Amino acid sequence: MATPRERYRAQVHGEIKRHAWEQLATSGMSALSLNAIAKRMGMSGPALYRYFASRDELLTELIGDGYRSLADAVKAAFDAGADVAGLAHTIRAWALDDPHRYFLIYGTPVPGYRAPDETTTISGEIMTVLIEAHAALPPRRTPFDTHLETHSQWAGGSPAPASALHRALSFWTRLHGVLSLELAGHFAGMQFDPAQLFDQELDDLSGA
Amino acid sequence: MATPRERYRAQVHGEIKRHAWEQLATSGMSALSLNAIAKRMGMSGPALYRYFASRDELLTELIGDGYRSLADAVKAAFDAGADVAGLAHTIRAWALDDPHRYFLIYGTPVPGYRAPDETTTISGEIMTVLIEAHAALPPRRTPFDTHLETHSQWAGGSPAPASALHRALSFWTRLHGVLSLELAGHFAGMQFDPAQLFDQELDDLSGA
DNA sequence: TGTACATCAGTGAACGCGCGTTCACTGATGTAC
DNA sequence: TGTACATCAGTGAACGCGCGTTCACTGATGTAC
Repeated sequence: MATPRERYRAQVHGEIKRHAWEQLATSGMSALSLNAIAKRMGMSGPALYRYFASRDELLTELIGDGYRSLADAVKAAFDAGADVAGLAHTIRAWALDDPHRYFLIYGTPVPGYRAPDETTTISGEIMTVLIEAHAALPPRRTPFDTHLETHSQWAGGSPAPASALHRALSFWTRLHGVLSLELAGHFAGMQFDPAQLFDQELDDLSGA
Repeated sequence: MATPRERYRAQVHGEIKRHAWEQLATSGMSALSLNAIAKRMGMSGPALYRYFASRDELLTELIGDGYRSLADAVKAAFDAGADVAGLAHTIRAWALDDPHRYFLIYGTPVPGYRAPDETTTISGEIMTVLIEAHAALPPRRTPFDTHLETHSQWAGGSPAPASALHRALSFWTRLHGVLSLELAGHFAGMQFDPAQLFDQELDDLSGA
């Protein structure tokens, strides 16, 4: 199907991204530079413009890939029968596997950067799985459940009750609460094991 | 006490910082530039070196001020008799008041940037207040409580039981879970009120 | 009060740097007859 | 199979830019006698 030229293009395209991730990890998103990547690859700077129209296009693609990778991991785990705790551990493992990728998605927003629609879509896919995973749990009817009953159009008319949406949201926020502080190093100096706090937060979630 | 020259210095010093915060808000931390600040102030770039030895020193001072401001707000609320929910609302208000200041502290860590000891100290001050605020609550003895009993040297030999430490940590992480997602815009498109999710997370915390 | 001197805030020129991006080009690879 | 042509990946020079930072300086402010 693919001509040799197409295969070559795809390969270089991928190699540029691999170097981009590497640079992201060592210097952060704002230091992502086409020239620096080209130099590392032994190419001239302008050569990369055969593959990406601009620095921003590369960055957008990286963010998209990051999102895609998370959504795929979550879906795969769910399809393999993972329960809520299983999904949580999948997400935590995904984040620990490459903290910079995590921060690319959930870190400080870049001023002026506008996320393409694709990422919103993928974000929705993830949310859908989370809601499905929580749909089976018994309803609670907290004040927030009540609030959600009239503010859940975003769930795309999911048949899940408001309390499932609520649990999915809490799952999501608690997860990121521990993860973001952990990955940003705010537990440094404290001796406890973040994984145990993470698990405890999950337990509290199902128990409450 | 202060000579006119000292007063003048202090004033310009402050004005530089005010412009720095402004620039931080519009362009993000990585775009913080001494030259740009100088231009806005109608001064030449090198003039700022009379006030800050380097760009990094300015950034460090801004981060320190941010931390200090949060710690002061938390302490003031606690001293004024605020309970756990009161502290939470103080922190949320502080974050919403200036999201960039929030992200400067709790956002994506800058690769290569090493936080000065001062910030660790202030971070400890905040934690101490949180623990005190949770000390009165009844013990629970969850698995994580047990884990904390042998991993709580960081609490500085606080007389509070492990379950108080646990609650303080959960308080902290849940708070940031909602706040960071909210401020980064990840609730965009969802119709619910983040404040209500925030409050619900707090309620679950005391109830669990 | 006046004069001599010290302090020091701010200037302008200059340094080397790396960035994103454009452009006209070379030369290898692929295609059509 | 060989030749003519088209495609297109990559180069090197150049653009304008803004950055952090240094340096020797000017000129105003403050101090000591």
